[in-house]
Amino acid sequence: MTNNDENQISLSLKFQRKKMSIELIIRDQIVEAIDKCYHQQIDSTLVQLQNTRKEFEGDITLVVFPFVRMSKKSPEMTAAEIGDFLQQNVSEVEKYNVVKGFLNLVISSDYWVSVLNSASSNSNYGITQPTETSKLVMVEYSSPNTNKPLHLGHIRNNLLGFSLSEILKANGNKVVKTNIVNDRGIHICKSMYAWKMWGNGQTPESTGIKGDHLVGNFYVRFDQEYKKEIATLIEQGETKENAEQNAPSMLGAREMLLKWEAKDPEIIELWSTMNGWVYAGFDVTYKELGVDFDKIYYESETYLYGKDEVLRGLAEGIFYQKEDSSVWADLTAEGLDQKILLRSDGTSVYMTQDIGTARERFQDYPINQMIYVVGNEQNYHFQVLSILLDKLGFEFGKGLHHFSYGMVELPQGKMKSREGTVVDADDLMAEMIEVSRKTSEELGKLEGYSPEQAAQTYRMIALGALKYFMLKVDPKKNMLFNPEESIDFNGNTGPFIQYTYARIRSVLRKAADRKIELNRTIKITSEIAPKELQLIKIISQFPVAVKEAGENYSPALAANYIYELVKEFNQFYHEFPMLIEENVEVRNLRLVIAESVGKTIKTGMKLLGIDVPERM
RNA sequence: GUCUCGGUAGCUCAGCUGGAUAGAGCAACGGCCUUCUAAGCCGUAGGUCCUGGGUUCGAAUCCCAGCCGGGAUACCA
Repeated sequence: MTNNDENQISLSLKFQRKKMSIELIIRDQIVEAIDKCYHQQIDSTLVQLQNTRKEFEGDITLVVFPFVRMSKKSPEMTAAEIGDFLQQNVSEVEKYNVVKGFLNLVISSDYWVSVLNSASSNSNYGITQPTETSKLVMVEYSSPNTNKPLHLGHIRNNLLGFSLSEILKANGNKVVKTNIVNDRGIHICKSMYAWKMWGNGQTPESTGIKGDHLVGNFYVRFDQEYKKEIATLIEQGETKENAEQNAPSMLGAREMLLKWEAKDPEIIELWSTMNGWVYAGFDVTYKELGVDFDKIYYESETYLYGKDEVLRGLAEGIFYQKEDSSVWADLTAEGLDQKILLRSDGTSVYMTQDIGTARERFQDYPINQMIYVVGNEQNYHFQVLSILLDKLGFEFGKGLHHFSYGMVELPQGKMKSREGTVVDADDLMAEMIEVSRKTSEELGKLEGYSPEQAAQTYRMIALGALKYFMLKVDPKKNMLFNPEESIDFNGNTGPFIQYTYARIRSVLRKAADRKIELNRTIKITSEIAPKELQLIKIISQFPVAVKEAGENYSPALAANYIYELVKEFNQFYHEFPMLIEENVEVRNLRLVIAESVGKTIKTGMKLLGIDVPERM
């Protein structure tokens, strides 16, 4: 090794140390300290660091109880010894104090100022850009049926899928957002049948009804007529089961499905017409929600590939056939049951389609990871899918991830499209925009805005409220939506965060008006207030928050972080004047903090798919 | 029946890879707009962290059992 090489290495080590967060440095040094003081080699996972609680002095706290065994001294003594070591060996550690078994470390202001400087000068603070060699992640979300409009449950799905994609991108992944449209099957034929029987040739144009809603109306109509027919048949002495199987509308829908599979021109024509109406409707809803896709798959195309794969599996002895010629997978070895893959009449089931879609996707893209954003009612389905793909020899089978999220429930229970007990996506968004508009007009803060600008702001706030409401709760938990109590615009809400952003922008505009130039390479000579330090600390944790949101697939973690930051800023805003502050150095510090908070809010909210307004 | 997820303030939720006195918002009550946006800030009140055991110096957090609720469970998607 040449001298030059050694220099290179030590340079890069130095650079790394500088870039390392203070927690990592301290963690390393604690391992050193244990070695030096107590001659024990410990794993760094034993080092429990946490943020110092507000009521104590300090920034970072070490829990020393795990080391008492090694030191054979009291917790207080042990803490003091480690504290001494850190103070001597880590320049950022200014002083320390010990409370019972807790070692509170005070980090120097210089360190926090350097953090602020790097955050404020970095235009992509907290974000890791993908590179050529980054992992390619495909995220499937939305996945609607084309027989009814989107409802609140779909909204949760879409927002989670979109936000998850943004979070993965921010963690340096390449992301392909995809949608599998469930555009075929008996449920689609039900609305087609109802339209043909009772539609009188209605179209979205003739009725003025949005296409997906029009088709959805016929899906509901089908169910109503079907139930009437069953009742009549039972009155005539049929058994319930027979009645359900032989009701005229069910027979009609089944016949349509058979004709569809046989590519009957008239049925195909009706199918594509009605699906066209639905797609036009979905496009409007997606656009309003602000979600999009890079690639759309259609079940009507992929289910045949799935069938091929199942038949191949049968030929290769992976699956087996019963006497009625239905095809099955035996998963008892995996602790599961038998699973049907092709019905006795040879038609395919839900699972078949997902096998075909998976194959297509991995042929189309060099996917490193596949994530399915689908409700937790399908946990079993994805467990099975993973095993089946693996059995079929697709090495990606084992690695697929089911992003399983909870249901949105109403006070009276689960939403059911057929029974009309749903909160419609379009209606809900429209209502919220209306609330937003009224509030905004009452407050009169958008004077001087053109009607278009104002309308855009109402939308931004309404969608901010809706999205934040859905995303702030842990994805895997069921959540309750009470239509009686409309979604809040005060407190821990999207508008509260947006408002804080608008406040910051307003201050910065006024600073610019007053010809105040921001100096983003701060050098501090006087003392920094605890509140100011606290804000810098929270800003410094943004990259960690982004990382954790990515690792845990949790938009909620991002939302919680932003809320914490914003709450802290509003307290600061209330107590600390910025523009009026006479000390130029202090004024500059505060303005740079405000600007960095604003930037962090904007970046953070973007991870949730939420825009922030300049004024509100 | 089996598997699985959940149960924290009146309501909606954080906290859960064990750590200091369990936190927010809403609702209730009381303050703060002549000063950078009151969609804000400050305060009061509100708790059997479902129950019972166990592990531990330490349990809302981990383990076991039970109770309650959601979901899945061989030809709906």
